[in-house]
Amino acid sequence: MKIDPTKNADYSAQIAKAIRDAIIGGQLNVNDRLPSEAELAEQFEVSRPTVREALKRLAAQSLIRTQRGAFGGAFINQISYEEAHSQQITTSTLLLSMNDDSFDVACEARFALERSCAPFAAQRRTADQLATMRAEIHRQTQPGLSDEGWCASDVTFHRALVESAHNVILSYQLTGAVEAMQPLMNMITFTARNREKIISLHTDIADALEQRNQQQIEHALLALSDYTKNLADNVFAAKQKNKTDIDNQKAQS
Amino acid sequence: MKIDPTKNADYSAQIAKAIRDAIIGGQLNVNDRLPSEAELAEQFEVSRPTVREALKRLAAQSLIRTQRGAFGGAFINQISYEEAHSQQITTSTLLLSMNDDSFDVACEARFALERSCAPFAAQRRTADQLATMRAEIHRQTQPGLSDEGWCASDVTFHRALVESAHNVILSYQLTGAVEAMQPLMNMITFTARNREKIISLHTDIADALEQRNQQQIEHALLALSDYTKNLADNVFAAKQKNKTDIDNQKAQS
DNA sequence: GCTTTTCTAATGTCAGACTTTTAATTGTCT
DNA sequence: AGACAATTAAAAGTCTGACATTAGAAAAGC
Repeated sequence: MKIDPTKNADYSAQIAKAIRDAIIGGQLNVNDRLPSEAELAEQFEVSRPTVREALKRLAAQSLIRTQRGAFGGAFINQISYEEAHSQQITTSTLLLSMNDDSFDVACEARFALERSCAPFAAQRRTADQLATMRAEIHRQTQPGLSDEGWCASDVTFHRALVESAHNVILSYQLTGAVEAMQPLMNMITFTARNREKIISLHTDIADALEQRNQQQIEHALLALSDYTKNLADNVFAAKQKNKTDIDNQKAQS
Repeated sequence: MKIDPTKNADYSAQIAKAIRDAIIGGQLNVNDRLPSEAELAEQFEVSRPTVREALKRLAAQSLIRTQRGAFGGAFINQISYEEAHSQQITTSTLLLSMNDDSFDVACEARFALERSCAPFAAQRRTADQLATMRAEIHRQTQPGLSDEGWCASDVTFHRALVESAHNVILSYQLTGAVEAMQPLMNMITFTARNREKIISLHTDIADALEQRNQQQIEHALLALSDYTKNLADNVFAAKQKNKTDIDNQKAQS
Protein backbone atom coordinates (compact mmCIF):
# COMPACT_ATOMS: atom_id res chain seq x y z
CA MET A 1 0.00 0.00 0.00
CA LYS A 2 0.97 3.63 0.44
CA ILE A 3 1.87 4.08 -3.19
CA ASP A 4 -0.36 6.51 -4.96
CA PRO A 5 0.07 6.80 -8.72
CA THR A 6 -0.44 10.46 -9.47
CA LYS A 7 -3.63 10.04 -11.43
CA ASN A 8 -5.65 12.95 -12.57
CA ALA A 9 -8.10 13.54 -9.81
CA ASP A 10 -8.72 14.17 -6.18
CA TYR A 11 -5.88 13.04 -3.96
CA SER A 12 -8.11 12.68 -0.93
CA ALA A 13 -10.34 10.19 -2.72
CA GLN A 14 -7.32 8.21 -3.91
CA ILE A 15 -5.79 8.10 -0.46
CA ALA A 16 -9.08 7.05 1.08
CA LYS A 17 -9.35 4.28 -1.48
CA ALA A 18 -5.81 3.07 -0.83
CA ILE A 19 -6.45 2.81 2.90
CA ARG A 20 -9.89 1.30 2.40
CA ASP A 21 -8.43 -1.39 0.16
CA ALA A 22 -5.77 -2.11 2.74
CA ILE A 23 -8.46 -2.61 5.36
CA ILE A 24 -10.64 -4.81 3.21
CA GLY A 25 -7.61 -6.71 1.97
CA GLY A 26 -6.54 -7.46 5.50
CA GLN A 27 -3.24 -5.57 5.56
CA LEU A 28 -4.71 -3.47 8.34
CA ASN A 29 -6.52 -5.16 11.17
CA VAL A 30 -9.07 -4.08 13.71
CA ASN A 31 -7.66 -1.64 16.27
CA ASP A 32 -4.47 -1.12 14.31
CA ARG A 33 -3.35 2.48 14.46
CA LEU A 34 -2.74 4.38 11.27
CA PRO A 35 0.31 6.68 11.11
CA SER A 36 -0.38 10.19 12.31
CA GLU A 37 -1.79 12.69 9.87
CA ALA A 38 1.59 14.37 9.53
CA GLU A 39 3.27 11.04 8.75
CA LEU A 40 0.61 10.08 6.23
CA ALA A 41 1.00 13.47 4.59
CA GLU A 42 4.69 12.82 4.22
CA GLN A 43 4.20 9.29 2.91
CA PHE A 44 1.64 10.27 0.31
CA GLU A 45 3.45 13.53 -0.44
CA VAL A 46 0.44 15.73 0.14
CA SER A 47 -0.51 18.26 2.77
CA ARG A 48 -2.18 17.49 6.05
CA PRO A 49 -5.62 18.94 5.12
CA THR A 50 -5.69 16.59 2.15
CA VAL A 51 -4.94 13.62 4.37
CA ARG A 52 -7.60 14.79 6.77
CA GLU A 53 -10.21 14.87 4.04
CA ALA A 54 -9.32 11.30 3.17
CA LEU A 55 -9.63 10.24 6.80
CA LYS A 56 -13.02 11.95 7.12
CA ARG A 57 -14.25 9.93 4.18
CA LEU A 58 -13.24 6.75 5.95
CA ALA A 59 -14.75 7.96 9.20
CA ALA A 60 -18.05 8.56 7.41
CA GLN A 61 -18.12 4.88 6.52
CA SER A 62 -17.22 3.91 10.09
CA LEU A 63 -14.03 2.33 8.80
CA ILE A 64 -11.90 4.28 11.25
CA ARG A 65 -12.39 6.15 14.48
CA THR A 66 -10.14 8.95 15.67
CA GLN A 67 -8.94 9.84 19.09
CA ARG A 68 -7.37 13.09 20.12
CA GLY A 69 -4.50 13.63 22.47
CA ALA A 70 -1.08 12.06 22.83
CA PHE A 71 -0.99 8.46 21.60
CA GLY A 72 -4.24 9.16 19.86
CA GLY A 73 -4.72 8.93 16.13
CA ALA A 74 -6.85 7.02 13.68
CA PHE A 75 -7.69 3.42 14.46
CA ILE A 76 -9.29 0.75 12.33
CA ASN A 77 -12.80 0.45 13.62
CA GLN A 78 -14.60 -2.79 14.23
CA ILE A 79 -17.89 -2.21 12.48
CA SER A 80 -20.74 -3.05 14.81
CA TYR A 81 -24.10 -4.31 13.69
CA GLU A 82 -25.62 -1.15 15.08
CA GLU A 83 -23.55 1.09 12.85
CA ALA A 84 -24.12 -1.14 9.87
CA HIS A 85 -27.86 -1.06 10.58
CA SER A 86 -28.07 2.69 10.68
CA GLN A 87 -26.02 3.02 7.52
CA GLN A 88 -28.26 0.55 5.79
CA ILE A 89 -31.39 2.36 6.86
CA THR A 90 -30.04 5.66 5.55
CA THR A 91 -29.07 4.16 2.22
CA SER A 92 -32.29 2.20 1.83
CA THR A 93 -34.46 5.17 2.70
CA LEU A 94 -32.72 7.41 0.19
CA LEU A 95 -32.71 4.72 -2.46
CA LEU A 96 -36.44 4.30 -2.09
CA SER A 97 -37.27 7.98 -1.94
CA MET A 98 -35.03 8.96 -4.84
CA ASN A 99 -35.73 6.17 -7.28
CA ASP A 100 -39.35 5.92 -8.18
CA ASP A 101 -39.60 2.18 -8.32
CA SER A 102 -43.12 1.03 -8.43
CA PHE A 103 -44.65 0.46 -5.08
CA ASP A 104 -45.36 -3.13 -6.09
CA VAL A 105 -41.67 -3.91 -6.47
CA ALA A 106 -40.84 -2.54 -3.05
CA CYS A 107 -43.77 -4.24 -1.43
CA GLU A 108 -42.98 -7.57 -3.03
CA ALA A 109 -39.34 -7.37 -1.94
CA ARG A 110 -40.22 -6.36 1.56
CA PHE A 111 -42.54 -9.29 2.21
CA ALA A 112 -40.33 -11.78 0.38
CA LEU A 113 -37.50 -10.85 2.70
CA GLU A 114 -39.65 -11.12 5.76
CA ARG A 115 -40.85 -14.50 4.56
CA SER A 116 -37.28 -15.75 4.66
CA CYS A 117 -37.44 -15.49 8.45
CA ALA A 118 -40.48 -17.70 8.71
CA PRO A 119 -38.86 -21.12 9.07
CA PHE A 120 -36.52 -19.97 11.83
CA ALA A 121 -39.08 -17.79 13.55
CA ALA A 122 -41.42 -20.78 13.73
CA GLN A 123 -38.71 -22.88 15.35
CA ARG A 124 -37.13 -20.37 17.66
CA ARG A 125 -39.57 -17.66 18.65
CA THR A 126 -39.59 -17.00 22.35
CA ALA A 127 -42.62 -16.32 24.52
CA ASP A 128 -41.20 -12.84 25.00
CA GLN A 129 -41.21 -12.00 21.33
CA LEU A 130 -44.70 -13.36 20.91
CA ALA A 131 -45.81 -11.22 23.83
CA THR A 132 -44.29 -8.14 22.19
CA MET A 133 -46.26 -8.81 19.06
CA ARG A 134 -49.48 -9.37 20.96
CA ALA A 135 -48.89 -6.17 22.88
CA GLU A 136 -48.40 -4.21 19.67
CA ILE A 137 -51.56 -5.70 18.21
CA HIS A 138 -53.37 -4.55 21.32
CA ARG A 139 -51.91 -1.08 20.98
CA GLN A 140 -53.13 -1.02 17.41
CA THR A 141 -56.70 -1.63 18.53
CA GLN A 142 -56.72 1.58 20.59
CA PRO A 143 -58.95 4.06 18.77
CA GLY A 144 -56.95 7.09 19.91
CA LEU A 145 -53.72 5.90 18.29
CA SER A 146 -52.19 8.52 15.99
CA ASP A 147 -50.87 7.68 12.54
CA GLU A 148 -47.31 8.09 13.80
CA GLY A 149 -48.07 5.82 16.72
CA TRP A 150 -49.57 3.25 14.40
CA CYS A 151 -46.52 3.32 12.16
CA ALA A 152 -44.13 2.92 15.09
CA SER A 153 -46.17 0.05 16.43
CA ASP A 154 -46.21 -1.57 13.02
CA VAL A 155 -42.43 -1.38 12.83
CA THR A 156 -42.05 -2.81 16.32
CA PHE A 157 -44.38 -5.67 15.44
CA HIS A 158 -42.46 -6.64 12.33
CA ARG A 159 -39.13 -6.12 14.06
CA ALA A 160 -40.17 -8.62 16.72
CA LEU A 161 -41.07 -11.10 14.01
CA VAL A 162 -37.67 -10.69 12.38
CA GLU A 163 -35.84 -10.92 15.69
CA SER A 164 -37.65 -14.11 16.54
CA ALA A 165 -35.63 -15.84 13.82
CA HIS A 166 -32.63 -15.37 16.13
CA ASN A 167 -30.13 -14.79 13.38
CA VAL A 168 -28.18 -11.54 13.68
CA ILE A 169 -27.15 -11.48 10.06
CA LEU A 170 -30.68 -11.98 8.88
CA SER A 171 -31.77 -9.20 11.23
CA TYR A 172 -29.14 -6.92 9.77
CA GLN A 173 -30.16 -7.61 6.22
CA LEU A 174 -33.81 -7.15 7.01
CA THR A 175 -33.34 -3.89 8.82
CA GLY A 176 -33.41 -2.03 5.54
CA ALA A 177 -36.64 -3.67 4.56
CA VAL A 178 -38.51 -3.18 7.80
CA GLU A 179 -37.22 0.16 9.01
CA ALA A 180 -37.03 1.92 5.68
CA MET A 181 -39.84 0.44 3.64
CA GLN A 182 -42.46 0.02 6.31
CA PRO A 183 -42.73 3.74 7.14
CA LEU A 184 -42.77 4.55 3.45
CA MET A 185 -45.60 2.12 2.88
CA ASN A 186 -47.52 3.46 5.80
CA MET A 187 -47.12 6.96 4.44
CA ILE A 188 -48.51 5.96 1.10
CA THR A 189 -51.38 3.83 2.27
CA PHE A 190 -52.48 5.51 5.47
CA THR A 191 -55.31 7.36 3.78
CA ALA A 192 -56.89 4.20 2.47
CA ARG A 193 -56.08 1.51 4.95
CA ASN A 194 -58.50 -0.24 7.18
CA ARG A 195 -56.92 -0.71 10.59
CA GLU A 196 -59.20 -3.58 11.53
CA LYS A 197 -58.24 -5.55 8.47
CA ILE A 198 -54.54 -5.11 9.18
CA ILE A 199 -55.00 -5.98 12.84
CA SER A 200 -56.71 -9.18 11.80
CA LEU A 201 -53.81 -10.04 9.50
CA HIS A 202 -51.33 -9.26 12.26
CA THR A 203 -53.29 -11.55 14.54
CA ASP A 204 -53.07 -14.30 11.95
CA ILE A 205 -49.31 -13.93 11.91
CA ALA A 206 -49.06 -14.01 15.69
CA ASP A 207 -51.32 -17.04 15.88
CA ALA A 208 -49.26 -18.89 13.32
CA LEU A 209 -46.10 -18.02 15.18
CA GLU A 210 -47.58 -19.19 18.44
CA GLN A 211 -48.37 -22.54 16.85
CA ARG A 212 -44.92 -22.61 15.27
CA ASN A 213 -46.52 -23.20 11.90
CA GLN A 214 -44.10 -22.01 9.23
CA GLN A 215 -46.43 -22.38 6.30
CA GLN A 216 -49.17 -20.48 8.03
CA ILE A 217 -46.76 -17.63 8.79
CA GLU A 218 -45.77 -17.47 5.17
CA HIS A 219 -49.40 -17.59 4.12
CA ALA A 220 -50.36 -14.76 6.46
CA LEU A 221 -47.45 -12.63 5.26
CA LEU A 222 -48.54 -13.19 1.70
CA ALA A 223 -52.04 -12.07 2.59
CA LEU A 224 -50.66 -8.92 4.19
CA SER A 225 -48.53 -8.29 1.14
CA ASP A 226 -51.49 -8.69 -1.19
CA TYR A 227 -53.64 -6.42 0.91
CA THR A 228 -50.96 -3.73 0.97
CA LYS A 229 -50.45 -3.93 -2.79
CA ASN A 230 -54.18 -3.67 -3.33
CA LEU A 231 -54.39 -0.68 -1.06
CA ALA A 232 -51.62 1.06 -2.94
CA ASP A 233 -53.24 0.36 -6.28
CA ASN A 234 -56.41 2.05 -5.04
CA VAL A 235 -54.49 5.05 -3.76
CA PHE A 236 -52.67 5.46 -7.04
CA ALA A 237 -55.85 5.00 -9.05
CA ALA A 238 -57.54 7.71 -6.98
CA LYS A 239 -54.61 10.04 -7.52
CA GLN A 240 -54.68 9.37 -11.23
CA LYS A 241 -58.41 10.08 -11.41
CA ASN A 242 -57.94 13.28 -9.46
CA LYS A 243 -55.22 14.38 -11.84
CA THR A 244 -57.36 13.59 -14.89
CA ASP A 245 -60.25 15.58 -13.43
CA ILE A 246 -58.03 18.61 -12.96
CA ASP A 247 -56.68 18.28 -16.48
CA ASN A 248 -60.23 18.15 -17.82
CA GLN A 249 -61.15 21.26 -15.90
CA LYS A 250 -58.14 23.05 -17.34
CA ALA A 251 -59.06 21.95 -20.84
CA GLN A 252 -62.54 23.38 -20.39
CA SER A 253 -61.41 26.79 -19.21
CA MET B 1 -31.52 23.80 8.78
CA LYS B 2 -28.17 25.56 8.90
CA ILE B 3 -28.29 26.08 12.63
CA ASP B 4 -25.56 24.35 14.46
CA PRO B 5 -25.72 24.47 18.25
CA THR B 6 -22.14 24.86 19.37
CA LYS B 7 -21.87 21.51 21.04
CA ASN B 8 -18.61 20.22 22.32
CA ALA B 9 -17.23 18.20 19.48
CA ASP B 10 -16.25 18.00 15.89
CA TYR B 11 -17.83 20.71 13.79
CA SER B 12 -17.33 18.81 10.54
CA ALA B 13 -19.35 15.86 11.83
CA GLN B 14 -22.10 18.17 13.04
CA ILE B 15 -22.26 20.02 9.75
CA ALA B 16 -22.32 16.77 7.81
CA LYS B 17 -25.16 15.56 10.01
CA ALA B 18 -27.13 18.78 9.53
CA ILE B 19 -26.89 18.52 5.77
CA ARG B 20 -27.55 14.79 5.78
CA ASP B 21 -30.69 15.31 7.84
CA ALA B 22 -31.83 18.00 5.44
CA ILE B 23 -31.42 15.58 2.54
CA ILE B 24 -33.19 12.72 4.24
CA GLY B 25 -35.87 15.05 5.52
CA GLY B 26 -36.55 16.31 2.05
CA GLN B 27 -35.53 19.96 2.51
CA LEU B 28 -32.90 19.35 -0.14
CA ASN B 29 -33.83 17.53 -3.32
CA VAL B 30 -31.93 15.62 -5.93
CA ASN B 31 -29.70 17.88 -8.06
CA ASP B 32 -30.16 20.85 -5.77
CA ARG B 33 -26.96 22.79 -5.41
CA LEU B 34 -25.54 23.47 -2.00
CA PRO B 35 -24.09 26.92 -1.32
CA SER B 36 -20.40 27.21 -2.18
CA GLU B 37 -17.86 26.16 0.40
CA ALA B 38 -17.11 29.77 1.24
CA GLU B 39 -20.80 30.52 1.79
CA LEU B 40 -21.30 27.43 3.91
CA ALA B 41 -18.27 28.41 5.96
CA GLU B 42 -19.85 31.79 6.58
CA GLN B 43 -23.27 30.34 7.41
CA PHE B 44 -21.95 27.80 9.88
CA GLU B 45 -19.33 30.23 11.16
CA VAL B 46 -16.42 27.88 10.62
CA SER B 47 -13.49 27.86 8.25
CA ARG B 48 -13.51 26.47 4.76
CA PRO B 49 -11.35 23.40 5.52
CA THR B 50 -13.86 22.40 8.17
CA VAL B 51 -16.71 22.71 5.69
CA ARG B 52 -14.71 20.69 3.21
CA GLU B 53 -14.23 17.87 5.69
CA ALA B 54 -17.96 17.80 6.21
CA LEU B 55 -18.58 17.66 2.47
CA LYS B 56 -16.08 14.83 2.04
CA ARG B 57 -17.98 12.84 4.61
CA LEU B 58 -21.14 13.26 2.58
CA ALA B 59 -19.33 12.46 -0.63
CA ALA B 60 -18.09 9.22 0.90
CA GLN B 61 -21.70 8.18 1.36
CA SER B 62 -22.55 9.24 -2.20
CA LEU B 63 -24.97 11.80 -0.82
CA ILE B 64 -23.38 14.60 -2.82
CA ARG B 65 -21.19 14.95 -5.85
CA THR B 66 -18.93 17.93 -6.49
CA GLN B 67 -18.06 19.74 -9.65
CA ARG B 68 -15.22 22.16 -10.15
CA GLY B 69 -15.21 25.33 -12.12
CA ALA B 70 -17.60 28.21 -12.49
CA PHE B 71 -21.19 27.30 -11.63
CA GLY B 72 -19.82 24.16 -10.06
CA GLY B 73 -20.27 23.22 -6.44
CA ALA B 74 -21.78 20.41 -4.43
CA PHE B 75 -24.98 18.84 -5.70
CA ILE B 76 -27.34 16.41 -4.05
CA ASN B 77 -26.67 13.10 -5.66
CA GLN B 78 -29.30 10.65 -6.77
CA ILE B 79 -28.08 7.42 -5.25
CA SER B 80 -27.96 4.72 -7.88
CA TYR B 81 -28.44 1.05 -7.22
CA GLU B 82 -24.90 0.48 -8.39
CA GLU B 83 -23.45 2.76 -5.74
CA ALA B 84 -25.72 1.35 -3.09
CA HIS B 85 -24.66 -2.16 -4.11
CA SER B 86 -20.98 -1.48 -3.80
CA GLN B 87 -21.44 0.23 -0.45
CA GLN B 88 -23.44 -2.71 0.79
CA ILE B 89 -20.82 -5.19 -0.35
CA THR B 90 -18.09 -3.26 1.45
CA THR B 91 -20.07 -3.07 4.65
CA SER B 92 -21.20 -6.68 4.53
CA THR B 93 -17.72 -7.97 3.81
CA LEU B 94 -16.22 -6.05 6.71
CA LEU B 95 -19.05 -6.98 9.01
CA LEU B 96 -18.50 -10.65 8.27
CA SER B 97 -14.73 -10.56 8.48
CA MET B 98 -14.60 -8.50 11.66
CA ASN B 99 -17.34 -10.12 13.68
CA ASP B 100 -16.75 -13.76 14.26
CA ASP B 101 -20.31 -14.92 13.97
CA SER B 102 -20.55 -18.61 13.62
CA PHE B 103 -20.41 -19.84 10.11
CA ASP B 104 -23.77 -21.51 10.60
CA VAL B 105 -25.50 -18.21 11.22
CA ALA B 106 -24.07 -16.66 8.08
CA CYS B 107 -24.83 -19.71 6.01
CA GLU B 108 -28.37 -19.92 7.26
CA ALA B 109 -28.99 -16.25 6.54
CA ARG B 110 -27.47 -16.44 3.12
CA PHE B 111 -29.65 -19.29 1.92
CA ALA B 112 -32.76 -17.98 3.62
CA LEU B 113 -32.37 -14.74 1.71
CA GLU B 114 -31.80 -16.52 -1.55
CA ARG B 115 -34.86 -18.62 -0.87
CA SER B 116 -36.95 -15.46 -0.79
CA CYS B 117 -36.31 -15.10 -4.51
CA ALA B 118 -37.65 -18.54 -5.32
CA PRO B 119 -41.33 -17.75 -5.95
CA PHE B 120 -40.53 -14.88 -8.32
CA ALA B 121 -37.63 -16.64 -9.99
CA ALA B 122 -39.90 -19.58 -10.75
CA GLN B 123 -42.43 -17.27 -12.34
CA ARG B 124 -40.20 -14.87 -14.18
CA ARG B 125 -36.87 -16.46 -15.04
CA THR B 126 -35.89 -15.87 -18.64
CA ALA B 127 -34.24 -18.35 -20.99
CA ASP B 128 -31.21 -16.11 -20.90
CA GLN B 129 -30.76 -16.35 -17.16
CA LEU B 130 -31.24 -20.09 -17.25
CA ALA B 131 -28.62 -20.30 -19.98
CA THR B 132 -26.19 -18.31 -17.84
CA MET B 133 -26.65 -20.73 -14.99
CA ARG B 134 -26.18 -23.75 -17.24
CA ALA B 135 -23.06 -22.19 -18.70
CA GLU B 136 -21.61 -21.63 -15.24
CA ILE B 137 -22.40 -25.19 -14.27
CA HIS B 138 -20.53 -26.30 -17.36
CA ARG B 139 -17.59 -24.12 -16.47
CA GLN B 140 -17.56 -25.70 -13.04
CA THR B 141 -17.15 -29.16 -14.56
CA GLN B 142 -13.84 -28.17 -16.19
CA PRO B 143 -11.07 -29.96 -14.29
CA GLY B 144 -8.55 -27.16 -14.87
CA LEU B 145 -10.66 -24.53 -13.13
CA SER B 146 -8.75 -22.71 -10.38
CA ASP B 147 -10.22 -22.05 -6.96
CA GLU B 148 -10.60 -18.37 -7.82
CA GLY B 149 -12.31 -19.30 -11.05
CA TRP B 150 -14.65 -21.61 -9.20
CA CYS B 151 -15.56 -18.93 -6.71
CA ALA B 152 -16.25 -16.38 -9.45
CA SER B 153 -18.38 -18.88 -11.31
CA ASP B 154 -20.25 -19.69 -8.15
CA VAL B 155 -21.04 -16.02 -7.58
CA THR B 156 -22.19 -15.59 -11.18
CA PHE B 157 -24.44 -18.62 -10.86
CA HIS B 158 -26.16 -17.36 -7.74
CA ARG B 159 -26.32 -13.82 -9.09
CA ALA B 160 -28.21 -15.10 -12.10
CA LEU B 161 -30.63 -16.89 -9.82
CA VAL B 162 -31.25 -13.70 -7.85
CA GLU B 163 -31.61 -11.60 -10.98
CA SER B 164 -34.16 -14.01 -12.37
CA ALA B 165 -36.59 -12.81 -9.71
CA HIS B 166 -36.68 -9.53 -11.64
CA ASN B 167 -37.00 -7.31 -8.62
CA VAL B 168 -34.34 -4.62 -8.36
CA ILE B 169 -34.88 -4.04 -4.67
CA LEU B 170 -34.57 -7.71 -3.89
CA SER B 171 -31.41 -7.81 -5.98
CA TYR B 172 -30.01 -4.89 -4.03
CA GLN B 173 -30.77 -6.46 -0.69
CA LEU B 174 -29.32 -9.79 -1.76
CA THR B 175 -26.14 -8.33 -3.13
CA GLY B 176 -24.61 -8.34 0.32
CA ALA B 177 -25.48 -11.95 0.83
CA VAL B 178 -24.26 -13.27 -2.49
CA GLU B 179 -21.24 -11.11 -3.19
CA ALA B 180 -19.89 -10.89 0.33
CA MET B 181 -20.83 -14.18 1.93
CA GLN B 182 -20.31 -16.50 -1.00
CA PRO B 183 -16.58 -15.78 -1.38
CA LEU B 184 -16.14 -16.05 2.36
CA MET B 185 -17.83 -19.43 2.37
CA ASN B 186 -15.76 -20.63 -0.52
CA MET B 187 -12.63 -19.57 1.30
CA ILE B 188 -13.57 -21.56 4.34
CA THR B 189 -14.81 -24.67 2.66
CA PHE B 190 -12.60 -24.98 -0.39
CA THR B 191 -10.28 -27.49 1.24
CA ALA B 192 -13.06 -29.92 1.98
CA ARG B 193 -15.63 -29.46 -0.71
CA ASN B 194 -16.47 -31.93 -3.36
CA ARG B 195 -16.99 -30.11 -6.63
CA GLU B 196 -19.08 -32.86 -8.13
CA LYS B 197 -21.52 -32.77 -5.26
CA ILE B 198 -21.97 -29.02 -5.56
CA ILE B 199 -22.34 -29.23 -9.33
CA SER B 200 -25.09 -31.77 -8.84
CA LEU B 201 -26.86 -29.46 -6.41
CA HIS B 202 -26.46 -26.54 -8.81
CA THR B 203 -27.95 -28.71 -11.52
CA ASP B 204 -30.92 -29.45 -9.29
CA ILE B 205 -31.51 -25.74 -8.86
CA ALA B 206 -31.27 -25.07 -12.57
CA ASP B 207 -33.62 -27.96 -13.34
CA ALA B 208 -36.16 -26.71 -10.85
CA LEU B 209 -35.93 -23.23 -12.30
CA GLU B 210 -36.36 -24.56 -15.80
CA GLN B 211 -39.55 -26.31 -14.70
CA ARG B 212 -40.64 -23.19 -12.83
CA ASN B 213 -41.12 -25.27 -9.72
CA GLN B 214 -40.85 -22.98 -6.70
CA GLN B 215 -40.90 -25.69 -4.07
CA GLN B 216 -38.22 -27.66 -5.82
CA ILE B 217 -36.01 -24.56 -6.00
CA GLU B 218 -36.45 -24.00 -2.30
CA HIS B 219 -35.75 -27.65 -1.62
CA ALA B 220 -32.57 -27.62 -3.68
CA LEU B 221 -31.36 -24.46 -1.97
CA LEU B 222 -31.98 -26.07 1.38
CA ALA B 223 -29.93 -29.07 0.32
CA LEU B 224 -27.09 -26.80 -0.75
CA SER B 225 -27.32 -24.96 2.55
CA ASP B 226 -27.18 -28.18 4.52
CA TYR B 227 -24.25 -29.46 2.51
CA THR B 228 -22.33 -26.24 3.04
CA LYS B 229 -23.01 -26.25 6.76
CA ASN B 230 -21.88 -29.84 6.99
CA LEU B 231 -18.74 -29.06 5.10
CA ALA B 232 -17.93 -26.20 7.42
CA ASP B 233 -18.54 -28.34 10.48
CA ASN B 234 -16.01 -30.86 9.17
CA VAL B 235 -13.47 -28.15 8.43
CA PHE B 236 -13.83 -26.69 11.90
CA ALA B 237 -13.68 -30.12 13.52
CA ALA B 238 -10.49 -30.88 11.62
CA LYS B 239 -8.99 -27.59 12.70
CA GLN B 240 -9.94 -28.29 16.28
CA LYS B 241 -8.40 -31.75 16.16
CA ASN B 242 -5.25 -30.35 14.63
CA LYS B 243 -5.00 -27.81 17.39
CA THR B 244 -5.55 -30.44 20.05
CA ASP B 245 -2.84 -32.64 18.55
CA ILE B 246 -0.38 -29.77 18.64
CA ASP B 247 -1.29 -29.01 22.22
CA ASN B 248 -0.73 -32.66 23.13
CA GLN B 249 2.67 -32.67 21.46
CA LYS B 250 3.61 -29.57 23.38
CA ALA B 251 2.48 -31.17 26.61
CA GLN B 252 4.67 -34.21 25.93
CA SER B 253 7.85 -32.28 25.21
C1' DG C 1 2.59 4.06 47.10
C1' DC C 2 -0.64 7.35 45.72
C1' DT C 3 -1.99 11.78 43.92
C1' DT C 4 -1.01 15.87 41.43
C1' DT C 5 1.35 18.38 38.04
C1' DT C 6 3.72 18.91 33.86
C1' DC C 7 4.96 17.39 29.35
C1' DT C 8 4.01 16.13 24.76
C1' DA C 9 2.17 14.09 20.71
C1' DA C 10 -1.68 13.96 18.47
C1' DT C 11 -6.15 15.71 16.45
C1' DG C 12 -9.19 19.89 15.63
C1' DT C 13 -9.45 24.42 13.82
C1' DC C 14 -8.26 28.59 11.53
C1' DA C 15 -6.61 32.24 7.96
C1' DG C 16 -4.95 33.25 3.71
C1' DA C 17 -2.85 32.27 -0.40
C1' DC C 18 -2.26 29.89 -4.79
C1' DT C 19 -3.61 26.45 -8.65
C1' DT C 20 -6.75 24.31 -11.66
C1' DT C 21 -10.97 23.62 -13.82
C1' DT C 22 -14.94 25.00 -16.32
C1' DA C 23 -18.75 27.49 -18.01
C1' DA C 24 -20.39 31.89 -19.43
C1' DT C 25 -19.30 36.05 -21.66
C1' DT C 26 -17.20 38.91 -24.72
C1' DG C 27 -14.68 39.86 -28.82
C1' DT C 28 -13.18 39.07 -33.45
C1' DC C 29 -13.17 37.34 -37.95
C1' DT C 30 -15.41 35.49 -41.94
C1' DA D 1 -25.37 36.97 -38.59
C1' DG D 2 -22.99 33.09 -37.18
C1' DA D 3 -18.89 30.52 -35.88
C1' DC D 4 -14.80 30.36 -33.53
C1' DA D 5 -11.32 32.21 -30.23
C1' DA D 6 -9.88 34.80 -26.14
C1' DT D 7 -11.16 36.52 -21.69
C1' DT D 8 -13.13 36.34 -17.30
C1' DA D 9 -14.86 34.81 -13.02
C1' DA D 10 -16.53 31.46 -9.80
C1' DA D 11 -15.71 27.55 -7.64
C1' DA D 12 -13.32 23.39 -6.01
C1' DG D 13 -8.68 21.53 -4.95
C1' DT D 14 -4.37 22.21 -2.64
C1' DC D 15 -0.73 24.11 0.28
C1' DT D 16 1.65 26.51 4.25
C1' DG D 17 1.95 27.63 8.76
C1' DA D 18 0.00 28.61 12.81
C1' DC D 19 -2.72 28.05 17.14
C1' DA D 20 -6.16 25.49 20.30
C1' DT D 21 -7.54 21.47 22.60
C1' DT D 22 -7.18 17.00 24.33
C1' DA D 23 -5.57 13.06 26.78
C1' DG D 24 -2.19 9.74 27.85
C1' DA D 25 2.51 9.29 29.91
C1' DA D 26 6.03 10.58 32.71
C1' DA D 27 7.81 13.19 36.43
C1' DA D 28 7.30 15.53 40.76
C1' DG D 29 5.54 15.96 45.26
C1' DC D 30 3.37 14.17 49.39
